Amino acid sequence: MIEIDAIDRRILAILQKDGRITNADLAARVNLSASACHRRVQRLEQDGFIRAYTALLDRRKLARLSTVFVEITLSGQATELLEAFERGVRTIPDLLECHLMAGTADYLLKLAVADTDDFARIHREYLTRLPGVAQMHSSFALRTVAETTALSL
Amino acid sequence: MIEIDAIDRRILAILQKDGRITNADLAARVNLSASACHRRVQRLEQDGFIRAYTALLDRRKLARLSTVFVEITLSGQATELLEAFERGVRTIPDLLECHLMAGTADYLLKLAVADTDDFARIHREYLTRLPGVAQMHSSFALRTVAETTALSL
DNA sequence: AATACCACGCAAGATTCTTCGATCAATCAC
DNA sequence: GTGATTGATCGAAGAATCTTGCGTGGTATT
Repeated sequence: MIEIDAIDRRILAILQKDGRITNADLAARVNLSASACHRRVQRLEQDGFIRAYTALLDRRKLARLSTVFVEITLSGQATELLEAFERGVRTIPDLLECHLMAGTADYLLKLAVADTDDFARIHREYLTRLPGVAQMHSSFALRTVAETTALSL
Repeated sequence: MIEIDAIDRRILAILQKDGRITNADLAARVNLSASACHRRVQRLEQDGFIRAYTALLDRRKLARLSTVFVEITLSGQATELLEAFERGVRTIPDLLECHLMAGTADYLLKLAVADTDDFARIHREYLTRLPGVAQMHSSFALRTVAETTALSL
């Protein structure tokens, strides 16, 4: 595994918060020249530490105010069943996350929906059509207390 | 609420995937001149549609391979209790999300941890010290099937 | 039909990126 | 100790990009 030092971690921490900071400003904040800083960022990108640069949109402005978590138990654990289920899951347009959970053969899905009606539509059009589902349990988030994509460094 | 048109949605969709695309390339992909495109992006930023630009890091490279969901039931529902709990939650360094869930007074936490030992440490140092906790139930994600920050547009 | 209003494209000045060679410090072999 | 090697740094300059002013065209409103 490629090692990174304290300066690299500072660079990553800053880019996690502001992915569009200019190289000159980033260099100043980590006390490096622009060229040295630029080289480090390039290396971090090439080595795969930086997976992507993204714009995070405001869900309120785009009418996706509610977050719903859906726990799903499959009717079996055969590989084909899981694969078919996962293929289906990936086609859900408003899916944010899907995790295979330990313990029982449970999946946890996270969706961004506009409101309860919107969730009802997604439930009807997508969730009920997923193959191999034995049980499904949905939970609405009332309020998001904390939400970040930044890892602690 | 400020309205956006189809071109704005295309711009947002592209920026969600590549937050560092050059304005010239973005303009070409939405069939606009660079200046017109730049003006739209500026407007989308000022109007708050774009909340932030971020770099998404590779959790594998940074030894945060596991995702853990923690369901927490509080011992009561008094406002002070919730506020104290939420203040405490926000200090957990590896916390990715915290949602107040509908139904019972339950919180759902999502954490990025290195492994079970790391989670044990976080559990000991942070989770057990959260005020007002009546019950706690942790679930490990075995595998992440899908994970995106991009909303469907 | 006249007017106002946007959004557009073009172009140019300002900013920023990106790469080059030279320099410096640390490490290692001898 | 001394010289060589490695790796990272810096400054500078050319290339790329951003950003803004201005004139134009299309559309809606009166």
